[in-house]
Amino acid sequence: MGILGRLSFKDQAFKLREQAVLDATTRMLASKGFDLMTMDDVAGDAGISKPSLYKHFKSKDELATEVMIRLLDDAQDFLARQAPELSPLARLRDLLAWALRVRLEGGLPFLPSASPQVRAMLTRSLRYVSRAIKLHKTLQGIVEQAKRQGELRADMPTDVILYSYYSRTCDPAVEYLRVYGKYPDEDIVRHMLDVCFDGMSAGQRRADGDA
Amino acid sequence: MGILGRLSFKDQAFKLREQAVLDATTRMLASKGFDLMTMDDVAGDAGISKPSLYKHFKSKDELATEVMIRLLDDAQDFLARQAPELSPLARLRDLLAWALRVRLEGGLPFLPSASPQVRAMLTRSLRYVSRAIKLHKTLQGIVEQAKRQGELRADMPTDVILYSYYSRTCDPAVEYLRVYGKYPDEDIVRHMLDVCFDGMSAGQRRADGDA
DNA sequence: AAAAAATTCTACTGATCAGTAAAAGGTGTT
DNA sequence: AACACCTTTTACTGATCAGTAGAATTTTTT
Repeated sequence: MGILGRLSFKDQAFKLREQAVLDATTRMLASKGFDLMTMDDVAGDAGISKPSLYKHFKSKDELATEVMIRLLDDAQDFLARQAPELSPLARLRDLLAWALRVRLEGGLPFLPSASPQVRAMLTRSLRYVSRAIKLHKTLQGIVEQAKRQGELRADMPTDVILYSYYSRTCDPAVEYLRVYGKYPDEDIVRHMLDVCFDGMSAGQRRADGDA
Repeated sequence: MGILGRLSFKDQAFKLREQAVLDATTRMLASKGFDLMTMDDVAGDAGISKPSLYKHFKSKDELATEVMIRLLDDAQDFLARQAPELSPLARLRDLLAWALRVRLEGGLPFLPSASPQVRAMLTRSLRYVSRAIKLHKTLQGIVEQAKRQGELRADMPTDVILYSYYSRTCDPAVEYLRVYGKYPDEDIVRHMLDVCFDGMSAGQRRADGDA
């Protein structure tokens, strides 16, 4: 167990530090946003120095991109682990509830709704984009299944449903309900799901268009 | 018509330039966001020099705040001009449609969902906050009226409805539908209203909680 | 046409921050 | 104990940008 053992041990420690950096970055991004997050912040929060940070990630953009990639991977994992007997609609509700809880615990929203430059940065990363597309395709399949089973509205285009669904993961109403509404986290999740799927109108659905 | 006439004429020109600056700032904020917007950008776009810009607004923060204040005033004006025979729900739909059209035409979303520092900056401005509170109260009244008339769900807390409603004005789904969905603007508005009020689920409303 | 006012231009200050260099200090291995 | 490797510290570069000063120029007023 000469060189091989030593290397793998070091690599392990390195990976652990890398995860700490990603965690710190997630916290900073969630609290200050990309523009106000400085590399000194991240290094300090992760307990390493800035030059060490650059041993892991070669730029601020790459660091933030890796964080978003990890988030997408977590979402894929969550989907893969869902009980197979769940109906399509139940899977969607379940995933959204998970995403909202992640945010409420100080994590990041899925959708980088924030700034145009952040979006541009992400779309420049093939690794990010390919994961986003894969997740998109998966969810598209679930939505279409839900429509066929009469769980989601068949009269609404799939992309309208999907983009609106994504938007709920970064819905600012969550913060407002926490700060001003003083609701416990579980109530916030419940209300957000309720609004998302059932809307705010009372009574039966209005006719399409103006009819 | 000595001094008085001259002064009022100058003031008029000054006001006109000020509006041009606010328009330019609105465009820049909508396209690049607060952090990436530079004062040189704004001055250039408004057709004046940076030092002249500082004759109007004494800081970048003040400039952005004034833009948001003007937006809130526009919303109040819109509400005040609505036909009095409209039902509460119709007024809410109408206002949201207006806000979405403003955004689709390159304007700003109401809700500064973007960055924490922008929100902090705005809450530091009494003029902004008092207007926001006034608008909030007005809309709260309309929502409660709509609930009493059976147009909005009485089982949903008013603040949940209100914050979700505000969030729709800055919903990123709008951009996605335009860029990826290739929908014309009017279809986007229609679909956004549809999702907002009627949700994405098919069929009758699920029972409250898990019952 | 001359005087008065504002505006523009050029150039600057000072602060912040991404990213880097190089010396100093640990840590574990042999 | 001596060595090799990594990390930290400190200090720096260079770029960007808010905000300003002062000279040059244009416009407006009289």
